[in-house]
Amino acid sequence: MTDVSRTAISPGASPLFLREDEVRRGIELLYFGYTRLTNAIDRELATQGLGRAHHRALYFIARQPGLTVGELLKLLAITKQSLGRVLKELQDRQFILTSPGVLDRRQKLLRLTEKGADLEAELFRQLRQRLSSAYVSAGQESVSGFWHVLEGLIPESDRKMVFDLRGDNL
Amino acid sequence: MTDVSRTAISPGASPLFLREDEVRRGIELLYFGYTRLTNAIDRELATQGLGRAHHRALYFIARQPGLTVGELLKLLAITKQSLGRVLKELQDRQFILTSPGVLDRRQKLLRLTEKGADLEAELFRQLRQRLSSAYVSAGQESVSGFWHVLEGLIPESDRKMVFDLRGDNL
DNA sequence: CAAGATACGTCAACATGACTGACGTATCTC
DNA sequence: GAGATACGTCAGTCATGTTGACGTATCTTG
Repeated sequence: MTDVSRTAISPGASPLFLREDEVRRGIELLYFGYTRLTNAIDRELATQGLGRAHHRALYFIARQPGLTVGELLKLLAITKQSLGRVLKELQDRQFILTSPGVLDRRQKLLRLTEKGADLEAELFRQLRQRLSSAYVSAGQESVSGFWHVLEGLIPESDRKMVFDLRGDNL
Repeated sequence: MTDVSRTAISPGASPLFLREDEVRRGIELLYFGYTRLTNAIDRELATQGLGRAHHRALYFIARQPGLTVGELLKLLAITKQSLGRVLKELQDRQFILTSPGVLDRRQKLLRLTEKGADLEAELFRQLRQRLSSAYVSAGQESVSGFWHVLEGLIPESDRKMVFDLRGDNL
């Protein structure tokens, strides 16, 4: 199996010829890389009595201030009941605040309070430390490869949503 | 801000100079890439009445037949009580079988049954489809970048464990 | 060989974060 | 004015993790 499949991974080759080993390596690195990165902020979250679900909401609200509940639901791909609980807790504890939509008053626009922004910034700082050090040790060329492969893992139908997060508030 | 920070990402530069935007892009792609990849097998798992936890166990047992319970615990980084429930279900439903350790009879060696191997192969096939197509569309150079960055996300103390998964049964 | 460490199992209670299903209200659109 | 939409909420359930305590078989070491 070795020779044929080893050469078959070049761009354009049929996916069917990819070596099992290379795929397993990707699965494992993705699993460990992702879990270890998220582990980095668990302690900080725990001291605030919050969980990962709260962080995800906080993160996207920080990323797109004025986000609606519906938009956040699409990003998180969970039910409104699940999200409702998380948002209620974040609001009760004054990490976020809401305002009625301007164009459509049925909508609820989500923003971070100063307290929420402080927390998100601290969590982001810790994620940045980890990710920056991985970027630096791998080099810029590796970073763009990293991005390209991950983009390819996102189904076509979701890509616009993900790409739209970028660049509109930085 | 653009020029200085854009050049500061080269290997060896201080992580402090990384642009926030590049870090957020990595966080988001990692989140969406990872969740969408795992989504790929949820339907198949559901038809078997199994969850993600079962798949993770199945995966590592397939990867390293004869793995001990203790080794699997380290890989999964969960408590023995949590793992115990998962392994019991997998064993009851004849996806795995166990044998006493050869050198140390306190250990329990884990293997897939034929039924378990069939299921793991089918799940792997679906993951491979997704990952292969991402690899192919990104190109081989991107794939090694992808690997390098992810390796950098894994703490030094865990790296040996992850690397040791490779190459000993393929 | 006895004492202690180790590998594994198990009982019980609980937390988190997801789910389904049903129903309510305000607001927008046609 | 009728229907669709955005959001909220009550209630019950499930999957997967946690802590703490305790039991047994087996290995290791003084």
